[in-house]
Amino acid sequence: MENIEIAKIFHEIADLLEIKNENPFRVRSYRNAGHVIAELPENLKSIVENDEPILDEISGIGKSIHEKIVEIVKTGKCKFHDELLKELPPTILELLQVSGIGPKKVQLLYKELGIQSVSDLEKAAKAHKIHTLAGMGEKTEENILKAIENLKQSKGRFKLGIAMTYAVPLIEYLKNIDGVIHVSEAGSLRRRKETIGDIDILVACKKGSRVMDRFIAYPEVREVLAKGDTKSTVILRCGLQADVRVLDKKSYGAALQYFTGSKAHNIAIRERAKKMGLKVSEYGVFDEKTDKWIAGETEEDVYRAVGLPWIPPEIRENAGEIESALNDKLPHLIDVKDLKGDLHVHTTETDGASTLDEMVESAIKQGYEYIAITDHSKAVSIAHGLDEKRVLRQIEEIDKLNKRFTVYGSRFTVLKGIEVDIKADGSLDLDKDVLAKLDVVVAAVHSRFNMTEGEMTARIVKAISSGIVHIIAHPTGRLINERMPYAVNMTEVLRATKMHNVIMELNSYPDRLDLNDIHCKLAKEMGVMIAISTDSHSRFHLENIRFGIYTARRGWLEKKDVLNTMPLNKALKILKRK
DNA sequence: GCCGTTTTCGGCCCGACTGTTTTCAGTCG
Repeated sequence: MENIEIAKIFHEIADLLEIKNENPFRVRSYRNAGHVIAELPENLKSIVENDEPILDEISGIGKSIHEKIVEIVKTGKCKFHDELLKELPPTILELLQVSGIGPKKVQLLYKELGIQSVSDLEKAAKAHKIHTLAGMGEKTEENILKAIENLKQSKGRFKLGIAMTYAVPLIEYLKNIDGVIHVSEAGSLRRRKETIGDIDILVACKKGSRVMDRFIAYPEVREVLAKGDTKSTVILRCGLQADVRVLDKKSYGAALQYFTGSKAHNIAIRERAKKMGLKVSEYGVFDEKTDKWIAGETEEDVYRAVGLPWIPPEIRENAGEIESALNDKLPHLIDVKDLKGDLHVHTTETDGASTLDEMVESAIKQGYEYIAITDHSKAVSIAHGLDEKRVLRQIEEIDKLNKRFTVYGSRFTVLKGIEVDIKADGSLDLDKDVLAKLDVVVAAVHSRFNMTEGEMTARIVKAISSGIVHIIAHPTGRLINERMPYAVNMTEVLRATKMHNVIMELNSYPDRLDLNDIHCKLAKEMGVMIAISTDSHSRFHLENIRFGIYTARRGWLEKKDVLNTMPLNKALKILKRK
């Protein structure tokens, strides 16, 4: 049972209670608990099983929810949740995903028309049964059908990498409109979450600028959902929704703070402001009594007004950042400029699309001091993985290449490496004698993903304790929106890496981002070092490093937590500590 | 249901927009 599954139960309880028209603050408590649990770096199952006292210290988890967490961990179920589901069919929750439908309408639709699912709703709307209900009209019916259509097409959230390829040119387009002063992304895009629901963009402009007219005329716009003076919403051809808000220069910072979120972070900020006799909205910080405007032009001003330093967007999740800010303990988050090399790339020798020379050339262009060539081992036959003989040949080739660099006085170094397979029994796919000749041994699971948690954990821990592995690559094997992570006890794996001085990879490939942000935070807390690598299969993939950096920042990582921020000598020293 | 530098009881974040309405509930971010 992972935290995310426990969180889901509390979110469902919140939704169900809301549909039942329960006390909204009770609803909020469950929703908040779900959020807190999803953001928690420590594994709840381990906490409960080891009877650790952490649970009592977490804000937002009181007696009742504490008991339910214990119940869920011990029995896999929650009685209260089950009872709610007896009263309301489970499919009813999917109705909330239809834009414009909230708990009140779900309740009405269920009670009056017996609607239990999105397909029920679609049928009823097409049969014109909806507008007969109180508070619903023709327009509502139309909008429901439109919203269902959009829901079908967007199929949930977009990966950050994809969202960015659409957002960046749109932002550029907006910047070039007459009268525009500032343009910035906001929302989860600015917080660099691994998936994005929609693109939020803020614009500050001079009076009379025709930003909105130009926005909806953007060639990629498929449909205009709403157009006003301050807020417009469109659907792009790729299916992504984009919102643009236009603001005064004076409230730009407040709006940026507000629309960047997260919601939980903003609530915490506003609660804090309230205690100080202030009110925070997207228009600024105000004195609650006199309504006098105090700040809002920049984000720094807003945070300063509530007695805080500026907090980087990536960690605005109400997961301890406000407390850290208050104690002057905000992390100095890692930056892409801090990196000195890449420790996981492939070449045409296995399944890469670029040659060794091309990879090296691109790494030099990227400003790196070193790169580790880590092709697959023979078990990955589909990638034409290397056997011992071919590894030895590649070592020779790299030695020659490095000599050439020395001759030309370059300080660049190519490290000899491998991405060796961790076989089902936890043994490694190549002879130890050969592996010992390499600078960097990266180990990874590429097969038998369906093992039990116990088996998979033992498999990876065995590789960690082999004494020859430096880095564990993409430690959970997940592909965002495509493949769930395999079952593995991350706390136990991290404990083993700490004990054996093994490094965990943060794989920057935008489909992977593995470790994820929360695991990065846990690794940091446990004192485990991270390597941020691209797993490049082409020279163009080296640029993906920025996605790794985004995730690292979301995981509170600093320069000192990351192996490949170190100059070669220091990095090698750490690798040789084995 | 949670929480406490006013409080262990009585609060709990803020504003815009939409569609339905004659003053507002519901939804959204």
